[in-house]
Amino acid sequence: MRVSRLMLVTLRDTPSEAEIISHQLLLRGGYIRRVASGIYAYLPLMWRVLRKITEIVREEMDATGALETLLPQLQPSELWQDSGRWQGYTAAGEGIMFHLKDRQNRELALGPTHEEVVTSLGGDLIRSYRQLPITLYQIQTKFRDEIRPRFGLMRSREFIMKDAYSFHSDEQSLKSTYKNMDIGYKNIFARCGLDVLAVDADSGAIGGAASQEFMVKANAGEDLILTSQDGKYSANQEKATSFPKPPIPYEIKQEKLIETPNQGSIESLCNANNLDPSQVVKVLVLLANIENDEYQPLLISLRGDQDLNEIKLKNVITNKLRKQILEIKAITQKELKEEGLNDLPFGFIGPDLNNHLLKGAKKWNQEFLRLVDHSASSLNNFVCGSNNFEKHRIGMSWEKLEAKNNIVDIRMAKAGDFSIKNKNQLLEETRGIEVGHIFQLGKKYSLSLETNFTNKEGSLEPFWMGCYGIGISRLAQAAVEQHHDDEGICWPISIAPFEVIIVVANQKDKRQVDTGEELYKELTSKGLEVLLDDRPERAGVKFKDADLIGIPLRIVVGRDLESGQIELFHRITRSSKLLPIDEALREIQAEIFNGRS
RNA sequence: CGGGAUGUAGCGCAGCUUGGUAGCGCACUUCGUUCGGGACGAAGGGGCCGCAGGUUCGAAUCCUGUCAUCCCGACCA
Repeated sequence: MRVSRLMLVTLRDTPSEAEIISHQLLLRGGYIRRVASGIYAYLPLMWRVLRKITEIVREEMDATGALETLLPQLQPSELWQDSGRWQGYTAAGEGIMFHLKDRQNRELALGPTHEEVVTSLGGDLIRSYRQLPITLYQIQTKFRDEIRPRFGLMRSREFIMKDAYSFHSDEQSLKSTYKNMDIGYKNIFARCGLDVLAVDADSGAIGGAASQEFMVKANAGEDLILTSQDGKYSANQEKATSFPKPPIPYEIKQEKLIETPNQGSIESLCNANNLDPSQVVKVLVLLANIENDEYQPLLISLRGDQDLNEIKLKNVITNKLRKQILEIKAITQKELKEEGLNDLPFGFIGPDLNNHLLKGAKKWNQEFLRLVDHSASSLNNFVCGSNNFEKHRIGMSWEKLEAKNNIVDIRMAKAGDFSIKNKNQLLEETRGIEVGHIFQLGKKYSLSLETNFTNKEGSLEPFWMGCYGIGISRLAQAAVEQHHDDEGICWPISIAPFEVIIVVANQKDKRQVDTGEELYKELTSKGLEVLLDDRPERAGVKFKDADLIGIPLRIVVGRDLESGQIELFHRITRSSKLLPIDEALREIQAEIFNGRS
């Protein structure tokens, strides 16, 4: 390809819409353009990168025995109703699925994911255990009405994803495919030149049992990852469990009511009474908005120095109630008033807050769901609210409270905690960009969509399933986040839009031009992906652009042609050397064939 | 949705406080000089100043509304 014909438009100034470096470089390098918030055009250079990535993904998926398909993007609401996800995915304000009505008033959605479609297809097509296991995958555009699109391709509303779904006759088979996917994924990321960390993850809205995320380590990442120093434990903070630092011992065993005026926060309480936050049990009063317009008040107890992990909380409640949680928020005076209830002594509430305070609520359930985190339940003596304004109780214990039930893990693990795998190992935090996620779904969708196969015994049984995603367009940007320098992008050869760029330094020097053309022909004929910068620009401009767009190898045909030499420049190392033409050609081919992976 | 900010040429910005009918750099076109790290000179083209109302003799500028975009939080590949 000739640069003069490439519709290459590079920008010297960074568009103000871009915050993080990868987004800036992709815009400046002429890789992407924003069409609307969270919606991007992939320009020719970007499309080549995306094709490179998808080809690697395709090869590795095929190698696992998965079958490529292409499923519809428009999906009928019925399937989502059947799986029970329609309401949650289309809920006003929270729902993430674009949906619409067609001219017959049928409800449709633009697929944010394909569990429903693929599960129902699997049910139609797979009749016997003899056909199993089967894995289907597709590489396709997904649509999600993200609450807040961000950072270019990192969180966009239309994006390219590889998603795969596996069907099994038993859990053993699911686990084996899951493991193969793990290996396949690691191959994919390695071949793309990415430094990726696999971490334990929450399975979120997709549901299911075990799940693992693949994180590109980068400061711009949206996720916080906790890793033990020895590297044996790593998990997304959403999911991570840990041992908190031990509490400062609290010796007072004598129960006593103390006056605590204006001490409604842990900080003010501790300051005024010479306490450590770890000696206090704090109580959060929350409200869970559950599907079908049900509202459940929650009373959450945590050790004073610990924070609530809302995702864990949501999962705990979902499991307890076996219903979808739409939202969890704090109860405030305003909500109490709207419910026709009296105010609560916020800041002074204890774990034993009486249920009768909920009597007469209009929509809410009239009993608290009480949950106590391990960090709080393991305290012997502690301080807690008295359920009266401006008074706390010291020397309390769970026996005295008679309220120690539903002990769960709802604590936010954080850096400085100890690893659950080794109590001597501290957890450290890094940021990561999630580029892949694999799940063992189990029977969640095959049960809800009633899709079965005939097992060995001749009876019907729901499938065991797994699902496996890679954000292709996000991965491309994550690669830039990981591979760039002050001058621009430094693509790994395997996913670079072109492998080598020939820069003709002086377009008016016929000898240089002719040599450039010859090299271009020669390298192209050898199967290399070559860009020839034949623009009538000054050499400096061409060098700047070549650096910016990040082509891994550069040949400069310039002043050294006098001595029969050309310059070979490595984008990543910025090292260069002069070589006779023949030698340069040989070296370039060797390096590229070597770097293709 | 809550909090913050911004909309002026393809990109980056000034002008707005104190109303007088739009400017700078980059990019683009032509010519000349230059020619290995984003050259210089000259001459050009390109704007309903986000949109709609209002105030005014007159609005990019003041007022009201609205739309869009970005940042912080909930969502996620």
